[in-house]
Order: sequence, then structure tokens, then C-alpha cells
Amino acid sequence: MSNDSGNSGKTPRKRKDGGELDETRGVFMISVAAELAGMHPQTLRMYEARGLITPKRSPKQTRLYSQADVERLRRIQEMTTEAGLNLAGVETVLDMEEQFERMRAEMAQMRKRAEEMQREMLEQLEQARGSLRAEIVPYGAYNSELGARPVEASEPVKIPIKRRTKSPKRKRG
Amino acid sequence: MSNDSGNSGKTPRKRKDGGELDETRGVFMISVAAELAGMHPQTLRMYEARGLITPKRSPKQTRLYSQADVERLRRIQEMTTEAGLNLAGVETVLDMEEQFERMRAEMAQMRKRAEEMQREMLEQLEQARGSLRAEIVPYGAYNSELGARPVEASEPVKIPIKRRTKSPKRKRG
DNA sequence: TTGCTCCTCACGTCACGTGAGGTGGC
DNA sequence: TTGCTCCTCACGTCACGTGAGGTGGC
Repeated sequence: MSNDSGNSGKTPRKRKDGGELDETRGVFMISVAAELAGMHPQTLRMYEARGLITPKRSPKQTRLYSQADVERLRRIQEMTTEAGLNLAGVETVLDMEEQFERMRAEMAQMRKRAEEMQREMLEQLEQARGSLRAEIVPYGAYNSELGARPVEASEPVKIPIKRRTKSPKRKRG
Repeated sequence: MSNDSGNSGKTPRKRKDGGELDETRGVFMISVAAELAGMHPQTLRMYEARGLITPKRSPKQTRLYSQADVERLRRIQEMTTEAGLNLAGVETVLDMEEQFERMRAEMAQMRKRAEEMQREMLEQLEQARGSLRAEIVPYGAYNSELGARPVEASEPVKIPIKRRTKSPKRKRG
């Protein structure tokens, strides 16, 4: 890209001065958001009409896009330009990603409960016959058996979209 | 429809005589498969060229579609005609469904292991001090805590695709 | 006034479905 | 010969992106 203002393209995070950046706060007017996302402003309006993105509005109805909105736009851009999805596909995939996310959370929950359960039971066992504990399969062994990969608590699920082998769409002139 | 042989439109299953129907066996020529899937034969060839479906071939290179192929075609049909996905979207969604499936299997596995674990530990507890068992939170209570919904072992995951509000695509004339 | 916003309308391009046209073997 | 198969090519339609055109407020 060319003329963005230096800090774009980076994910939002805590600032050095310790202040919080609110990812969901509407801060960019449409022209800026479009620039950041590498899209035509009119495209953003179209996406909104299709329900793919819902920027905040100023009291005077000017659209205000958040960092999170811009991330979402970039994600949509990726799906359309690089994977060749149409907007119906984008909608579907975004929905599915949410489902993945819920499922992932459920798994993490399950794992956590299983661990708690074990701990409690081990405690009870210990209470029941303290010295016997060494003979029992230790906590760690059970835990590692509970699943192959650890489930990260924070990272959202992103489905890797296949790049098309065909010619990519033309970019905005 | 017109000239299919009576049993079309039904999902394959065990036959009354006890014989097995092999869902993956190539049995339908392209015209029949197209008829069953409600598609144009040429569309099937196109999908194959795009890698969306891979029918078997006879020694003379005639395509032979299985029941499973027809199901897949119907599924694709649903995604394109009713949800409005393009073929890139179909590809992506089918991939994602496979991922869902793996995740679901993993969860079932986890649940199973957690249950086994409990059982073992309860056994050990019982061994340790038999009569105390009544005081311990019983098996069933732990189990119901392990997750909201039961995970079915057999049913494959199908993502519900939203129907478009827009006009549906025209059917084959 | 300039440059942004808002909106609607229209057009070019591309993907996709399908028809046509020509071949070959049961 | 008829009706299927194979293939490639071409065209119509639709979705999508974007440009234009006209409005209004800082």
C-alpha cells in the first residue's frame, strides 16, 4: 500500500502510557476506514446495507468505524479478494467462525471442569487414605490424557481460507 | 422429475434383505446423477473440473457417481441455490464442516476420557474407604456438569446455511 | 469554496450455469 | 440410427465493485 499514516496495519493494543485503546469505539470516518481496509468507501456502504458490518453513527449520522470494524473489513477483504468468496459466502463463514469460537470455549470449559473435578476427587482420596496417593495415577498423567492440544483461552478462531489459484480480483485503481 | 427408477431421493441404508448398499460405490452415470441432484449434467462436469466432486470412472472413462456423491451434490446445490454461495464459498464451507467434524470428535473423545477417569477414581476411592462413597458427589452429578448438550457420536456436523431473503436462483428449465 | 458526508442510480466485469456442436462407443 | 458418453466453446444472467451525480453541513 502507499499512503497510510504509519500506525495502520497493526492490531490495537495497550498504549505505552498505559491508557486503553477501545477497539470497539467508533473513531474513523468512512474515508479513513476505507483507506485502512484498502477498500472503496462505497463498498463499505454496500457492506453495511448487506448487514456485513455495522459502524456506529455520529449524532449527525456520519458513520464511525472502530478498529474492530476495520479488522473485520480486512477479514472480509481477505475472503473476497484472496479466496474469491462472494458476500453470501463471507456471511456464512463469519457465522461459522462464531460457532467455532463457541465450541472452542465450550471445550475449554469442559477441560477446566474436568481438571477441577479431578482435583476435588484427589483431595477426597487423600482424605480417605492419605499415604496411598503415590499409588494412584498422578494428576499430570490424567491431564495430559484429556486432549492432544491445549485450548488457548484468548485467541479467537480464524479459519484459514484457501488462496485461489485463479487470477485474483483487480484492486481499486 | 421423470425417469428415475423409484428409489431415488431417499438416503441409502440397509436393504430389507439384509444386503449392504455401498454409499461410495460409483453407480450412476452423469445423466442419472444430475437428475437425482437436480442439476444440469454439464454443471457436474464443471464442479469436477473445480475439484468440488470426484466421481469414479468406468474403464472407458465414463463418470460413475455414488450415492455419497449425489448427497454431496445436493448439499452443494443447497449452498449455491438457497444460500447464494459461489463455488469458492462452497469449497470453504465444506472444508470448515470437516474441521467442525474433527472438533466434535475430539470433544466426544474428551468427554469419554473424563468419564473413564472419574470411574477409575471412584473405584479407587471406593477401594480406599468403601462405605464413604455415599458422601461423595455421585458420578451422575459430575457427568451432567461436564457439558450442556450430549455430543452424538454418529451424526456428522452440517452447518445450517441461512436462506437468502433475495430472489432465489432460477432452476434448470 | 473545498472536501468531506449522505444517498441513489447505472454500468463494467467476472463467475457461473447451460446450451450448442462435434466425437466416439454400446 | 438413437441416445448416451466425452470434450470445448460461447453466451446470458447475476452479483459485486465502483464511478457519477446531486444534497447538505462543518
